[in-house]
Amino acid sequence: MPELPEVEVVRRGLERWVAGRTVAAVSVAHPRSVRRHVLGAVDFSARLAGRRVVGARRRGKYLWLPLDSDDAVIAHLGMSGQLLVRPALEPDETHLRVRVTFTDAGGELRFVDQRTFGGLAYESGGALLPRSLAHIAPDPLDPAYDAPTVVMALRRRRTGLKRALLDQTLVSGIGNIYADEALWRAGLHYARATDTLTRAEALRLLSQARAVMTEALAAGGTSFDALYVDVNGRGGYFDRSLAVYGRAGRPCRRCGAPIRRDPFMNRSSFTCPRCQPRPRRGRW
DNA sequence: CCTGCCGCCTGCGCGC
DNA sequence: TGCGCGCAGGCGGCAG
Repeated sequence: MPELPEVEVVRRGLERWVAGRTVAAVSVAHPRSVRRHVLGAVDFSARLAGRRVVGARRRGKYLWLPLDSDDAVIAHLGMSGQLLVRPALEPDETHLRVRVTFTDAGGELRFVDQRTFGGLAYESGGALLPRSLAHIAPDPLDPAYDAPTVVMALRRRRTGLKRALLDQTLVSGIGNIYADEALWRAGLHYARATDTLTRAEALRLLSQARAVMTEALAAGGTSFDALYVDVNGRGGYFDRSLAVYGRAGRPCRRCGAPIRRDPFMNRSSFTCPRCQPRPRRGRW
């Protein structure tokens, strides 16, 4: 469940339903889901057993559960990952990859991931900010986020605007949906060269990115299908408020022109051709 | 350093 | 009905 609002919905669920509980046992059904844990699945399970989860934190699209050992379990949902809190008696999901049981009578935590791009890892000393996430920039909802710093960094880049927005080392949490939505709100085209942006344009874009993700979070995130759900399996309803993403051929909510879809980095970009004219000399 | 491309996976809907 | 293709909210590693 990819982008910042959806991941934050999951974080809140973990904080409510998992924090404070002590792990009884961990079983890894698919080793690929713990591939980032270098010492392997058996070691991963052994380190986690007996530990108490003390919270649930997030930076960009990464989650981590700080533990009473001052270590942390890092989680990334990739394209199709889910973290679900389910009664132990519920049948296993088809793509159940990791199961965490607790010493109390509450539900178990399940990592379900169809495509296995996501995964879990145990990191020593990672409770505050895991070392493996040091390259991830603060996201727009983080108190450590400083827009003027990002504006400067963005304008120093020599690339296309959407590429930069998707670069998690510049600003984190933005993915394909909210990049397109922020660009539409700011009236900027995805191929605009970053080094031609004015400070005002860059600031406007970042403000719109934060605004759209804040609104999406309030709606529980964007859920086109059952893959994107909170820890209790419920989806959000921000898909109704999307202006361009997934709306090819339908009228722009601002000017009525048909939204267009362009191939972009083996995926798609959605724009309003009138509100976001392609720059004469853009950059892919 | 910085930028851009590729591969990693499974499943679904579409056209033939 | 079956099959191949394109497509899907992402990322790390590596080449140039």
